Amino acid sequence: MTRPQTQHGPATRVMRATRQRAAVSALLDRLEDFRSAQDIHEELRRVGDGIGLTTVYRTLQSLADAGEVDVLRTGSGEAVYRRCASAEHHHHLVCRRCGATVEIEGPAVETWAQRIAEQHGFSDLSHTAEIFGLCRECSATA
Amino acid sequence: MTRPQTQHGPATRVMRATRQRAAVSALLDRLEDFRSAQDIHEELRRVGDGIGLTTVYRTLQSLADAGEVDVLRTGSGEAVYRRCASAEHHHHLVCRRCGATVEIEGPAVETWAQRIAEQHGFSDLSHTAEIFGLCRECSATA
DNA sequence: TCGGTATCGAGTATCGATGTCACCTCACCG
DNA sequence: CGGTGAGGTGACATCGATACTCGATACCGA
Ligand SMILES: [Mn+2]
Ligand SMILES: [Mn+2]
Ligand SMILES: [Zn+2]
Ligand SMILES: [Zn+2]
Repeated sequence: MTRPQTQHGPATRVMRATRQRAAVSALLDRLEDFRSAQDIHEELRRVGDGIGLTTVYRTLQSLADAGEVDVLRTGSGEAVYRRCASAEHHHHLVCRRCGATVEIEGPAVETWAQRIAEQHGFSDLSHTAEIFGLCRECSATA
Repeated sequence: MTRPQTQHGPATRVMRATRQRAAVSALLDRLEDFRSAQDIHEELRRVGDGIGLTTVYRTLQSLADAGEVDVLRTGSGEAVYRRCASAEHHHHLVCRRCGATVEIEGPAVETWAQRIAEQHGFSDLSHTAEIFGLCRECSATA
């Protein structure tokens, strides 16, 4: 289901390719864990890719809207971003110490959510399900 | 498992009964949905219970720490609070339009989280699992 | 190449949340 | 009962994350 580019009409979004967007995208490819907008901004500047913080926020948001990155909230409410290997719907097992992340499936969760919501007459569903803990390394280091 | 009050020792928290704490607690008893600290502050002032915003934040925090209220984060990262009927661990089905909330059990989720985390060697686990949607009324009104 | 426009980004505003600290008030005891 | 002091309060300052403004910049299609 691709969006027609050559069609007329008032709402023909184009999404230009810019150096900044490329830099954010490339960095996300390289990173394993969830990172905040600020982290990403710092890292890009550190390696010499000049970019504004505003642009990092905007870019991450549009990537998230496009479903290209996953977003979740840390305990303190900060948004963290990660390019996931799977484009499919999935959940995460996250180390609350080092941020190490495993993408996981939750068929049991999917059916559970569906069934419960149905029982109560809810529609237009979405859900969150994330597991937090200490990874093997961090358990040891503790 | 009650906390000894008359024991010596350096960490004998007392938690005094104050007008402000009573007011917050009473309002929470009256409310059905998840509400933000700011909401609760406004409502209390509106009905004439003078109280500082700082105090509302502090009180909600301590109630949450004590497990007396549930906290969850809105999509925008704002913390919202609710006194739940069940003191046991449970999850929520929330109307993203009107905030109507149903407390739900998730035995399937519990075992899923446990099993997945074990498989990956994670310890010290916690998890979140909330379902969002439109309640029957809001579906109709849509 | 060139112009229109999407995008950029430094500065500034907003917003939820927490820290500060002088003042207050329970809870307790004589 | 009144005094005492540790816990509590709240106006205000501060913070970190994110949104907004708007002139400057750089894509990209013609
Ligand atoms: Mn799912
Ligand atoms: Mn659970
Ligand atoms: Zn770890
Ligand atoms: Zn509703």
